[in-house]
Amino acid sequence: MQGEELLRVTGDDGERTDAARNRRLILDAAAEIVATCGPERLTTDAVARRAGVGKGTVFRRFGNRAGLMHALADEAGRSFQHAFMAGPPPLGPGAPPLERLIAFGEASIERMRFDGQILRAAEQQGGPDLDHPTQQLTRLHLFVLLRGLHVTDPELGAYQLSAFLNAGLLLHLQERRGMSNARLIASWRALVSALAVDADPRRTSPGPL
Amino acid sequence: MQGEELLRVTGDDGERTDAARNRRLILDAAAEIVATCGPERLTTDAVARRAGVGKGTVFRRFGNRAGLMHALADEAGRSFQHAFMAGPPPLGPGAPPLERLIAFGEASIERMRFDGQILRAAEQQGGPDLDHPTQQLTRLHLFVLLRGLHVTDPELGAYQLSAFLNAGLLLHLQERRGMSNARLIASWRALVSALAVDADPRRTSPGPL
DNA sequence: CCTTCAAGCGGACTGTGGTCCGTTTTATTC
DNA sequence: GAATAAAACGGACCACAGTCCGCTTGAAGG
Repeated sequence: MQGEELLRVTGDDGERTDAARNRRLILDAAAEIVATCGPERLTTDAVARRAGVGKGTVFRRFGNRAGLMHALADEAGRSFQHAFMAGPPPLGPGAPPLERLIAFGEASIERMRFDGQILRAAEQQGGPDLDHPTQQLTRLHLFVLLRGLHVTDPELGAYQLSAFLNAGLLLHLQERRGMSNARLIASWRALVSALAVDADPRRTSPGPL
Repeated sequence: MQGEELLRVTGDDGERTDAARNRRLILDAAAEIVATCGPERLTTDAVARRAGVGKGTVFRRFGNRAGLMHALADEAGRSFQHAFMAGPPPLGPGAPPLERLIAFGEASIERMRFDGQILRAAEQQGGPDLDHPTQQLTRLHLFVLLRGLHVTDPELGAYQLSAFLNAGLLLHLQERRGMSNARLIASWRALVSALAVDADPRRTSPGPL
């Protein structure tokens, strides 16, 4: 016990077994409530009660309500994440960058039909969490693709593009403004194509890369 | 009293004199608190107390905390609004659309130094208010300029561009990521130039820039 | 002036997010 | 298996946004 304290690793992730169990209980309870009443009806009290844990436990695990929502959204989005990182082209690796960018936008837009509500709930409250791992992963993905297109400032470009793909905006356009996915996708395609063309005028559209 | 009830117009805006007086008291109190402690420290209780009115009055006037913030932000941004609608070019009318777009982005980015905090406070909480009059005005402005560039879908283009100019994102890039305004502006310029070029390839940038 | 009544007022009240801290559990070491 | 300390637990507690409703004010008609 003379320096072992720092290495008290036990579970999968340095998480105690009771902690892991409670995380799952909370996540399941939250998912159930969201499925039943929608994300905006989810209260931290209700989650704690349903999971059979104290309120403090919920906050210890997830930080705050938004954190819980993010965790939920991440579970829902895990397959999407896998699809664009390791799935078949054009979304996954193998296709040229511009095609992958277009496919990424399309997939993000169409995904809203299923995960939009939760994603929106996760991103509001204290402004979008630009530092959240999932957000960072999305931006990294966009960054790599933009760099592949020789865009001047791919880092900022990734911010610009992801700003448009946020759930609050897309859902507003789809529901409030009644815009079709086809239109949203066309506009996305125009945007990324413009960036690509501007970066290297010889390369029009997905053309021969 | 036989149908006159609908026309009970008295103040400037159909607002009773005591209501108008209280609106000013509240707005002034709020501005003072923001100046003293920053926007995140502003509580509706404190505003009401300082203004010497009841809490209900604050909510009657402004709907909610975000509404109050918006009102504050609008007051701060009135001169900016005037500048891009009726001021001298290139921000105001007179310059070609692309130059005005670039100038608009520059001004928005530089404005964050002064109004960023309040703007961010106004736009968070329930997601950005895409329906707020000020937001609509911004998008209308962008829409007209994009249409002037013969962009395919200027309406969506306006949404795309304004998504990037939101205070939460810009402040994050400036403060958290330490990005210079010069870099942000360069990226904005690249973005709108790309859209312009894509819409009409003959028109490369605004000449040799 | 007096009456009338819609608009406005205010502050007690409620619901919910988030904190705090004394107690309990868990893993490790001997 | 007992001792130990860190980690986790839980629910009372607090702060703050937003609501509700009985009371007041002020504009307009008589």
